[in-house]
Parts: sequence; C-alpha cells; structure tokens
Amino acid sequence: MLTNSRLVHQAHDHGRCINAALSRAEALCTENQARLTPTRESVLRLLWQSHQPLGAYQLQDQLSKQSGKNIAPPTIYRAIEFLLQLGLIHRIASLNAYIGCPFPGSDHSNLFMICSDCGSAAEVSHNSINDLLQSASDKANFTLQGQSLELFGLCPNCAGPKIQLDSQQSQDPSHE
Amino acid sequence: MLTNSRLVHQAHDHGRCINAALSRAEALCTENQARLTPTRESVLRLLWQSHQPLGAYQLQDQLSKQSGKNIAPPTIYRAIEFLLQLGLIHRIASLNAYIGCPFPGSDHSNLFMICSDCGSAAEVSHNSINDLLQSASDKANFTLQGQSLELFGLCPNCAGPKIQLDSQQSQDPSHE
DNA sequence: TCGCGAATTGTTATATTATAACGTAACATG
DNA sequence: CATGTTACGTTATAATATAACAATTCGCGA
Repeated sequence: MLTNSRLVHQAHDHGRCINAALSRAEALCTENQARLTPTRESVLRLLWQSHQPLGAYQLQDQLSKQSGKNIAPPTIYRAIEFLLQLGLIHRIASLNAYIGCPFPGSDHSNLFMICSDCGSAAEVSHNSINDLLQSASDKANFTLQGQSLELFGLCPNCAGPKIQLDSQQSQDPSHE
Repeated sequence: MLTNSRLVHQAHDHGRCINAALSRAEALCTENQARLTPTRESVLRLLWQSHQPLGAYQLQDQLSKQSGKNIAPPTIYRAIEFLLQLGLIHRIASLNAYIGCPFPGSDHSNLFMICSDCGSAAEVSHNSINDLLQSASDKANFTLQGQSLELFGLCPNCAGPKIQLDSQQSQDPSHE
C-alpha cells in the first residue's frame, strides 16, 4: 500500500515534500523528453504548497501575484493538462481542483481521502482495493480503464480527540 | 451485491425501469413528507429516459421543449437538489451529470461503471468494496462520511466482440 | 549561426456548469 | 380564508473550462 496520509496530517518538513516533488518531476520530464517550463514548474510548486487541492483560478490568482503580470486561464489549464498527462498531479473531480501526486510514475489507483473540514487530501493506493475493483469490473463484463475514487470525511486532525482544548497550547494547525 | 449493470447493457423493457423508479420516488416522498411536484417528476423521468447520465443543461433543454416554456437553470438545479437529497438520483462528478438511482433508500456505496464509448453508467453496490474502503479509512484514521467512486471503461456492449463489422448491418447502439 | 518546424505561451472571446437574490405563486393547515 | 411555508419564476452573475488564432521561444539540422 502506498499512501502519504501520515505525512499529510502531521507536522512535517514540507519543504522536503516540495523538493522531492520537483525532483521527481524533472526526472519524469527528462524521461519523457518533455520540458518542465517555468510556468509548469510554478504550477506544480503551487500545488505542492500545501496538501490541499487548489482550483484552476486559485492557481491563476497566485501565479499572477507571483509573476506580477496577468496570467490568463488557458495558461493555467495548459500547465495543468501537461502535469496531468505526466501523472504529476491529479484532478479531484468532486472539487474541481488539482493536487500534486506523491508517487508519480508508479502504477496506482489514485484514491483520495478528502477532509471536509480542513480540505486536505491524502492519496492512497491500496492493492486490494484495486484488485477488488478489477474483479467487480470483470464480473460486470466491464473493461476497466480508469477510475476516480474520492472519499469524504474527517482527517485525523479534524476528527481527532480534541486534546489540549483547555491548555494554552491549542492544537497547532500550522503546516510544518 | 446490488447492481443494475445487466439491465443497463441489455435490451430490456425500459418502460418498466421508469415506472419502477417513479413508484419508488412516490413512496420515498410520502415517507419523507416531501412533494413530488410536476417539475421534480419530469426531471426524474428525464433522468430515467436512458441509462446515460444527463447534464443540468440537457435537462433544461428537454424540459423546456416538453413544456413549451423556457425553464431557467435554477428550476432545474432545485429539482436536482431535491432528488439528490432524497437519494433518488446521483451526481456523477467527473461528468457534471446526473443519473437516476436504481435502488434508492437502500444504504449503498454508489459506485459507477461509466462507459467511455456509449456513455451509459451502471451502478454497483458491493459490500466487500465498502468494507475495504472502511478499513482503509480506519487504518488512516480517516472518518469516512461519503464517497464518490467512478470507474471508466467499456461496457459489455461497446467492448464486446465486434461482430458483423464487415456486414452492412453495423453495430446498433440504440437503446432497447 | 542561421533558419525552419515544432512546441509553448499570449490574448481575446466564449462555452459550460452552477448559484445568488429577490419576487410571486401554490399549498396545507388551522 | 388567513397565514406561514414551500416551491417556482426571473434576472443576473459566479465559477470552471475551452476555442481560436497570433506571437514567441526552443531545438536542431543545414
């Protein structure tokens, strides 16, 4: 089973997430003779700023701010499409939003656990789930080609036993 | 396991699908002291015209034609929301489309098998999938509350052994 | 290094999906 | 039949996504 669920919900050095993602992206681009242009890299970086999926227009806002010039939607959507094709990011259909893939290149099922409270999304790839979906498809004579699996609920942080509610040190939702 | 996958992909008396859906709808409405108004019933009926999900604006077009007067989007979305809340229909996020639920009232997982070719969508509820998703959630300390599970691929009809490809009678994609 | 074709980005306009806000009509109930 | 509630009509607009075409940049062979 592949998952980044622990990482997503715990304090961690998020800079390493970003760096790792960028390294993987460079490698994958080289491998596929594709170019990780500045725009594409910026979008990927923005999607890795947090473990929460971002919408295209959020990306547009942020990229416009960063660059100082107005970036039009097509630019964003082109970068998104490029990153999607390489498997570097995923689209979360129920949210119309996009998120970095923690294990691009590996064949996996992209199942997401999306927190309705904080909006974080952890990705899980679970062989037995894949197998079961495959066998359910087989039974129905359905030729499985792709999937979109999204679970909604509360992440450990948001559901957790609200500890230290009375202490001065309340839960620290900060990232990292 | 609950599923309508056989029905969806085979010739059948579709009028019975529609009638059954409407009966269930009436029952559920009575049970919930809700009103199946003409607009709501029309939308439900339209969603049961085929086993292919329809978008809100397709519903709008068809309802406008049927009624002779222009129906505005909010009317459609209100009917959709009503039917969604009662569990009479589902939203398929990846398609921005809606489809009638073949087994409303029963607790189920709404997993869809969507044909990329003909657009039909069969619903499957599979206990072992639910259980597995639940246990995966548990492992990740994720409090599961809802889900959106969509499989893409080819339905039996569209994947099937392309018979008569060379004869004059090409494949007939008609419904029923 | 020049120039050419391909890939990328810029720009404008518009399609598609969904909702806000507010007024009007129908209903159900005492 | 008066009243509160529920549903619908209407207008405008938000949010998401793409089409079409021009301009630019890049890689690479001549």
